[in-house]
Amino acid sequence: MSKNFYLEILHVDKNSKARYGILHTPHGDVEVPCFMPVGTVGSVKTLSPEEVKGIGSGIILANTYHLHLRPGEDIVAKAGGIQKFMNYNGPMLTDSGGFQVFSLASKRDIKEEGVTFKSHLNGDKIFFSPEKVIEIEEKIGADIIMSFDECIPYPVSYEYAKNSTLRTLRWAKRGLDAHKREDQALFGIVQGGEFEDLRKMCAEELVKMNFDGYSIGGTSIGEPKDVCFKMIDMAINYLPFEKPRYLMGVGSLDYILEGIAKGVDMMDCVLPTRIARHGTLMTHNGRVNIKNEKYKEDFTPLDQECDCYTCKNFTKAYLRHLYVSNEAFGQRLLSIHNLRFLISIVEGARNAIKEDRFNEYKDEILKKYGDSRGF
RNA sequence: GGGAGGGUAGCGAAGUGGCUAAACGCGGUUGACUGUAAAUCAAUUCCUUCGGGUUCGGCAGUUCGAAUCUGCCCCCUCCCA
Repeated sequence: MSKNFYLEILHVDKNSKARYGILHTPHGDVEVPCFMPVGTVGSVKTLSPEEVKGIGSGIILANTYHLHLRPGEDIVAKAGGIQKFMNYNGPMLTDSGGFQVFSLASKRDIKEEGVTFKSHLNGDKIFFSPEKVIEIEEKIGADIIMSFDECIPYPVSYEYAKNSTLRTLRWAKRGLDAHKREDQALFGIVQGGEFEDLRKMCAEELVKMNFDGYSIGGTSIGEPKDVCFKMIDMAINYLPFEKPRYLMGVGSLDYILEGIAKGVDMMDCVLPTRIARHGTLMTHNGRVNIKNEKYKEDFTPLDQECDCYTCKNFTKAYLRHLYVSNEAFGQRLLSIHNLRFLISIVEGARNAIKEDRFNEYKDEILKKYGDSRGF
């Protein structure tokens, strides 16, 4: 159990389960609920640490599988840990590689002992056991580290979900036993697919093990929205009030706000940065594809209501030009905007919780932006 | 003046009698993306009132059938004088 890590819950919304608080970590405090940008290989793609911080993000992610492959955890450790390595002086979290068990399904083999991956870079055989993952994460040195799990695909049979979830629980225990560093918080991950009894069982068993925080996994991997929302409930109902709750892989407005309403404290997603690089922006006027011809001579800002560097300084015509010309600067400006947009919405959510008007805030935002086009 | 090669959709470039409205690449347009194998992927790109119409430098032929074969003409590139 980490000594420098705890969640201070300062207010619970009177009309929902949304809560506002401060997550204390060895690398600083973070207001929650929060959205965490993803920096898989030790970089939020295209952005500098200063830019990421300037956008208002509290925690950023890195990935155990990817850093293990390149440059290798020993290099990161020699550099003095991930924060020093990438010159990011703030809280960080490493995902365990459990998502890669899902996303690299064609390149891995799951056994009780662990997972054998065929490196997506050069085909090397990589073996990840729960203990090995913790060892790597301790060398990487993030403030929050995740247990090794299997992110269960959707849909899957009850039998598959049950076997996988029980194994993930055994892995969680093995990881917990292997975890030595006291300055790192270790989170357990609730799996169970779409099955209520499995989610409940998984959550309860993890809670018995007493992790520093709990995350809800196996979400936003292609399942219908209502299924995802149910999965959140199925898990969160059995999680302790005082520990942080992290909803994994969620990055569109409707999912983020629903998660917050259900009492989630942390969320992460590649969506804002990835779609920005691909030319799609989240704005106060809805979804924008900046490559569209109609913006060719549009000399207005991307989003009049946005306070980001991009919107304060550049026009849609210029952003389109940069995108179409495949300029790195364009990807950076668009990433800055999407992250700032999402984080500002979450800031608004925190303020609304403090004033007991979260439901109104959520409805207002969803009515305005969360239409069928979604984010 | 002599010799050689070549003109195919916005561009480059395959195709050398029917399976060809014509491969492929680029460019253009549109869409997708949710714990990052993602500066990626997908669709579409002659016209159309969706029945069809008009194409492979031009014209005239051969043939049941031509981008593909023949004749003449126009244009481009290179070499020699």
